[in-house]
Amino acid sequence: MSSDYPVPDMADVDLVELLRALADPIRLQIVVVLADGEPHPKSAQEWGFDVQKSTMAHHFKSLREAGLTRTIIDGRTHAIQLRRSELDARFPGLIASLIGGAAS
Amino acid sequence: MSSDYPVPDMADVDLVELLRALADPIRLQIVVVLADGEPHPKSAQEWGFDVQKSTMAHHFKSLREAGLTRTIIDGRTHAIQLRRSELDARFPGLIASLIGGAAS
DNA sequence: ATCACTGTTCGATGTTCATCGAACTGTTTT
DNA sequence: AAAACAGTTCGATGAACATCGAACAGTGAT
Repeated sequence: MSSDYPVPDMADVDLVELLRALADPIRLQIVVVLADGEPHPKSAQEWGFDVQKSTMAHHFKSLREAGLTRTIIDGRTHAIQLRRSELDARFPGLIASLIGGAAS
Repeated sequence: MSSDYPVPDMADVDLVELLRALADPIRLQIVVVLADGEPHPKSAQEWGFDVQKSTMAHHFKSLREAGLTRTIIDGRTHAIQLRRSELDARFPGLIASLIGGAAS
């Protein structure tokens, strides 16, 4: 039984807090990768950022608490997934504009 | 002679820094008001935020340095304008998504 | 049971930042 | 020239935050 980590209701998500979560190079890159809507493993080394795993855990928590992601627990591994459809309904076009803008 | 305040080239604007500038309640509200593309006076009291004018000057500077706005100096009054067309070309859909999302 | 593995939590540290008040710059008015 | 006006800049202060290492918790393997 995997009682997942709590996420805020999308209706309660504040745009300022969401932008705050996105305004970090590591977190923005995570969101860009997650934009495909699929779950991605949290495996710290897979992401290739030059920070400790505790720092990655902090960023994952920030994203989840801001309402951007959800965590899927499976045994001793965790996956992270963007709440894409909910986000698109609440903030139309926002995620899409990030994907394009982060390219350059 | 009004040599306006310097703005970064839009090509040099970093999405993370731009999001950082937007991730503040006062600055986001300013951008939403400025989204019509027209110049708006900086007159501190016109904006109705409960902060001192030096704080407003700080926010105006943050927006300009992030690449979001330009300042138009006219005598002893200043106006601020969103670089709407440049932003839309560089980050398509971003500003539009903020206007919608800030409503709720 | 013990060990290895994955990820979180906690406390500490240094940095960044929002805010304020005071001083300053440039402009218009008297 | 002097005073009033619109904004900026500066230094200080307190809060928020990114990062780290160590300790912890839960799960799977031996």
